[in-house]
Amino acid sequence: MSWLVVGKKYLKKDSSDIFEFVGMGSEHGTFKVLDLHGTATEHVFPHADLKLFRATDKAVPAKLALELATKLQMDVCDTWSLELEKAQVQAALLTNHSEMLVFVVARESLLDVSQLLFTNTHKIYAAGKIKKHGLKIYPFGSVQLLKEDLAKKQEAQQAGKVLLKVKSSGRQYQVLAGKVDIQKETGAIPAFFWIPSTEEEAEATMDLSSTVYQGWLEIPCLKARKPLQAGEQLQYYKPPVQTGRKKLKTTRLAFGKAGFVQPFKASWKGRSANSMSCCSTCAPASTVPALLWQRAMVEIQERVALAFAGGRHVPIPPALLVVGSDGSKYLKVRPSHGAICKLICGEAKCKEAKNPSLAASPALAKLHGQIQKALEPDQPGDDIFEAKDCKRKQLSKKADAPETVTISVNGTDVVLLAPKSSKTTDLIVKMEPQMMQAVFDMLAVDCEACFRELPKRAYTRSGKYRGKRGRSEEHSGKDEES
DNA sequence: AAGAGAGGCGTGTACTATGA
DNA sequence: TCATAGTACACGCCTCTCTT
Repeated sequence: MSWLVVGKKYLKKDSSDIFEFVGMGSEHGTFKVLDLHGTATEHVFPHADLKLFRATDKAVPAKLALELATKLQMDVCDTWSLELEKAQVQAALLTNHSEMLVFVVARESLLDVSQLLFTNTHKIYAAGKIKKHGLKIYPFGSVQLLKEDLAKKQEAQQAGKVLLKVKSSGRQYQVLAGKVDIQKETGAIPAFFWIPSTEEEAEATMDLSSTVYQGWLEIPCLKARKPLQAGEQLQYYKPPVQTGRKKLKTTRLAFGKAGFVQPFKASWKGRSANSMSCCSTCAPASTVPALLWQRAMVEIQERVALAFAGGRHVPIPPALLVVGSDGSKYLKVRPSHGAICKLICGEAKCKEAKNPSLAASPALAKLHGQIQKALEPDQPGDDIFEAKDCKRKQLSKKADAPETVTISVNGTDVVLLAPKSSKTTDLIVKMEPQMMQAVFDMLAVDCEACFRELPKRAYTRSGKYRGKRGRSEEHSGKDEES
């Protein structure tokens, strides 16, 4: 029985040819080698030489079909037209910047950066008087294509990313701030990125607008919105974004206490308040809808609250709710999240603990072990060359990974979303009462130990928190100052 | 293949708004 | 004044992508 597999490709030591195994004789092994034109030549090797062969994934040299070569020509390839556009955007941005960093209004005296005052904390102030519109600052840095995804675009805009827009294609490019090292005196100050936004209109000294470079590229621009006096910080006005909290505030002004109200129950798709209870003896893990009013327009947002082991309902933040590709709802059981700890361990225990977290739970570790095991590829066979294939399978595990994984928890089949990496600590459990019940039951055993005995991750305080006394010190053991 | 850099994610602290 | 919920952000590790 040979380890060589008929039809598979092999490399031979000291040869660049790719051999396809044809068959084994009593004294020789037979291979064939294909040339560019598909013509095969036969090669025969004695058994003693077969140890020189190793399995390979390399492709046999062959001509590409003319149609394919035509299709993949550089000048019709999408990738390269995108590359070209990116290069043009990059060039336009830097050309525009070098010409316009400090804009000179016609017949005004030249301004230069000496009329600005830069700080090591990445702020910019006027060093002298600057006239209205007498200063324009453009971004510079390397550009990167922003994915078409609309949600990402909105997210990028909310996060204050600096975006360029190609008018013809509509594609957006993010400008990444250039690097500067003040100690080493290297790089260049990315002035545009050192001008923060303010929600106080009165504090704003700059306006954010955009200009169109040579008719095809929209580039953001910050310009002085009023005459600036020495010492005034450069910052631009950005209207406040309504947060959930603020929406709630507006609502309460309009409607008084909305909270978790009765009328909603009727519209909760026919579910009763304790529909998540798995049996009469088990603790109810129920979903209770709540209302979140936005402004006075009567917009309704459904929210989820869960109860477990006779505890009170815990509102679940939207960040912990995930919807699968089939529309199924999942709960992100994030072990360090206050709401999750409160749900599983109860409010009383959480009150006793400072920063309750189940991250150190042995039961959690066990569940992760089960998930990893369930996601492992099949074990390799006897073929000595399969070890290589196995490694390749592991490497491509992420791309090939199924969306969900099912594990057995105390006899209950629990469906979870597959973790994105082996380090993911959140369990993303399908929102089915029995499944959540099984997981919660298992984790609840560790509440006491996690809150009292088991070590928590150390936290090194730095930045603006350096030197402050905090609650973490009792367990971090790292903050030795004072 | 190795290294660099950007960005995502998990964990934890600090802060703020709100209500009792 | 205190407790609570929610949000913002720091930090460190990781993955992914790009470059060399």
